[in-house]
Amino acid sequence: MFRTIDAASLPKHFDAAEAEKRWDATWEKNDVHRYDPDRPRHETFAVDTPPPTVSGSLHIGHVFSYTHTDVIVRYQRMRGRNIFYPMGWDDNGLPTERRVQNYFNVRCDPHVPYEPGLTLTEATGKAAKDKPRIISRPNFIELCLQLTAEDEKAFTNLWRRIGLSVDWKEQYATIDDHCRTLAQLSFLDLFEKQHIYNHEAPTMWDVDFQTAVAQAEVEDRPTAGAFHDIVFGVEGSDDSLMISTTRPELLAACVGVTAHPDDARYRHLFGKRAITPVFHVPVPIFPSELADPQKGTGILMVCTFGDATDVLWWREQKLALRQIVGRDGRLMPVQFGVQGWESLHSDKANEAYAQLSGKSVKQAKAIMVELLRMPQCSAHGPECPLRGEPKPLQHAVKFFEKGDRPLEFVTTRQWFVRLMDQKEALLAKGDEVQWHPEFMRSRYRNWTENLQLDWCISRQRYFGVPFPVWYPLDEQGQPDYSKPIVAPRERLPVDPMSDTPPGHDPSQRDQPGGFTGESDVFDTWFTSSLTPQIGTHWQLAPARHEKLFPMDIRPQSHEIIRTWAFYSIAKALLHENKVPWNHVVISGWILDPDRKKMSKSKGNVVTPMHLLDEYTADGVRYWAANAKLGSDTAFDEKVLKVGRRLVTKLFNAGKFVLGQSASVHPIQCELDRAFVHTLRQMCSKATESFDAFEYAHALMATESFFWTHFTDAHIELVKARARGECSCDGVDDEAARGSAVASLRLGLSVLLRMFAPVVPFITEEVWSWVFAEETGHPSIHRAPWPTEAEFASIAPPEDASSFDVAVACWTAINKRKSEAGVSVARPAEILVLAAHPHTVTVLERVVQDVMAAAHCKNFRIEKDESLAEGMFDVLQAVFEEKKTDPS
RNA sequence: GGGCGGAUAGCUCAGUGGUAGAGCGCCGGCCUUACAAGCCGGAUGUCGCAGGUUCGACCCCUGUUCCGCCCA
Repeated sequence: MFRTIDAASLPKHFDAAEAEKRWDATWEKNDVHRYDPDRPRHETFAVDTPPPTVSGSLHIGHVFSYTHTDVIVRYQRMRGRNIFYPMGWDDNGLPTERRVQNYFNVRCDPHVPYEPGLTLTEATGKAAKDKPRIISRPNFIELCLQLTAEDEKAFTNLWRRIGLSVDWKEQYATIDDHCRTLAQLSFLDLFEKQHIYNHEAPTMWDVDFQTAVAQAEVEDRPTAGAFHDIVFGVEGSDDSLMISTTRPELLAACVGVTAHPDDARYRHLFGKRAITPVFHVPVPIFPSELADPQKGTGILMVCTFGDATDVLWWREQKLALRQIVGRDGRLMPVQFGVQGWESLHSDKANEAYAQLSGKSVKQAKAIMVELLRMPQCSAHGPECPLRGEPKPLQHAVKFFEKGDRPLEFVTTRQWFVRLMDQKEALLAKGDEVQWHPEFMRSRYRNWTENLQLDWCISRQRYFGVPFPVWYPLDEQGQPDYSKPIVAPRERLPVDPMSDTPPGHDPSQRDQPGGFTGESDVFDTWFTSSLTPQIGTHWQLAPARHEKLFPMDIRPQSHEIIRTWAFYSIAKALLHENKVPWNHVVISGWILDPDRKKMSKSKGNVVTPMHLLDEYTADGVRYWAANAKLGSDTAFDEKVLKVGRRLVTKLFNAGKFVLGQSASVHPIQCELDRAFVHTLRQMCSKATESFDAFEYAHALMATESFFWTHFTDAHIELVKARARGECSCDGVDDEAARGSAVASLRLGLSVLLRMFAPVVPFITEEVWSWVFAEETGHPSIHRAPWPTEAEFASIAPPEDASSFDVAVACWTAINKRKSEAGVSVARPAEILVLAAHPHTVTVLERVVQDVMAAAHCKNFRIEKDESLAEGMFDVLQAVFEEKKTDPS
């Protein structure tokens, strides 16, 4: 006999919340998701899980993309792969700093000493308004760790609730010792390979965060500005020229004037010197292809520094450096008349500049416009230098993506990773990776081709991974940046602000002839770009690294292709000349019903927990798995409802199928064989989809089959035979019954497994009733994915269309019943059908099942060549009177 | 300005060079010993627009409009 369950002993409704809790605990206890470090690389499937920013808010978009990964992972696990699926927490960086500063009301100063045992609590009420407490970087980091540990719990709860099949023993946080070690090792390796350098140069600078930023963190924002037409003099002549600028406040930083070489209006000026108004500084006039004759007056001033082009001209033309914007975004004090600040009238220049010094860029602009309206500021003739009124315009201005004020170019010492000489190699590595969907590859190419700058990796922040670097101090106490003292590998992770470099004594810190620590920290991407290496323990555990690298998949969203994907590819290239992973799988975004991106700032965020309560974890996962990779999806609760309905249906179908008892027989009746045949085709198609990361297609195929072929058709068609109330030709009744039950069980077993990656809880639940013991696979999630081999022993049907013909016949009868307004259970006294002769032949092999399902014992089928094959016509139907309840 | 994606039923989305699909919603019917959280049946479309290739185009090509994203 088949092993069965007592369906009556099961609850009427599936208690999803209880089951979710129970299975999560069981999976963890039984190591179902554990990585086995002893299995070889080719049996392994390694996932470079995105570490979520823990200080960010949780929303349904997290569930969406992480479910995509989990569905892929669960499928691979069932294919027998040894899954490496860690979870990381990104706690490094600005969002956490801001949260910690506000929560505890503290500020970090890397130069104050560490206070051991310092404990703080949340600053509330008055304490929140007090002056912030100044603490050391190690203390600040401790607070960051304390707070992020709390934040991680919220994420862990969510991940476990939605059943991510993560190996929870493989966890990391981007600020922990392991990640700091890896990031510093990465620095040492790149430094040794000479891919890293530090130099003092104009760098994009956020004046509020007071840190350098990299190209990847910069965004253009359309901003209102105005062209100011300003007249300059020309040295040694009565000539003049009128430049157009949107940044008159930088006039004191003007170091040149340029126009297009073909511009006839200005050609005669090249080689001469212009005289700036207000400050009366002579500056060279030179031609440049980059000057746009259509823009403004076609001739413009070059300042140190208004924008990236200024930096270019400054380098190419070896112009003077006159930095006036300070790190805080205010104009620094400068003195005209000294070397480098020559002026024809330094007293006038200094008098004017005195009004600007200490002012913000915005304030300085207003003051400068007033100065330019004064005739006495002119460098040419009696009129004021500003001609006409400023002409308003909209233009793109560069901002730090997290910043509020435009970026300035400020000359500072920064560390860089050399990338500009790696473009070709970066493109080649990008091409080695398979992108899903494929078109996302062009995002990567596009970015890489347009790369303008080496990667600035130093940040003037605190909660980050420190540079493992000190500088020797000369006898005057000045650091020699060209001879950095790099930490020895075995001492990592180090904090150069508290640790002492080899060969030195702590007392030499910041003393002439001693050393000083580098106070900068790495760009967070410098660490995040190592997530594959962090997981594989690169340089720390070579055998492990060998077994996991390159990883199989990198799941991520598309807006960080230029950062996370790009930098990861760069790191793997520079460290090992490899790709970090073979596939990148890109999830789309969740949009609100108005098709706007969900974001905290828009206030349209949907949080996940109440949805999990209402629609079950499986239901929410179903919704996520419905979306193809790469496509943005509008949030829609209707799909969640469908997911929940599927869970219920699986529960009920399982209850029914596993409640059918029969003696064990092979699948041999025509209808059963035909059913298995269609199942087999669907399974092979869905498997192909899964292999191509097209889980949504696979799900659709499985779901549609489950609903239309399995529960609505096959179960109904063989129900009677499964109860021993119907036979099939050429087989004895017990065998016919056994065949029916066997086909139902095979169908259920295969479909459960095919659904398991998407709806892991309900499938595990139903699997546990019978199949777990029967198959010897206690968890469905480690049971084998159904393959051809499983169907091989079952004879193919006599006719491939038997199943469809049976369904068509049954449907035709149901339709007539529906038209007559009678229940599908109502028996027919008379039933005459017509069909094509071939269809009649096909039907004959399955007709007993069909008529049993239709409750039609008395029927006749006529052959009609005029009907299309597979079609049925009901010529006559008389249904029995409704039975009335005798009571 | 350059690149990429999307536009299909009221909604959310599949789709293929050969008669337009699903689910939800809508309409009608049905208690049928797995499931009324269900079942049976039905209606619903200038496949963004305009050209072209083809015997045949929602699909391929060209142009175009709108939406979104990335980059300058």
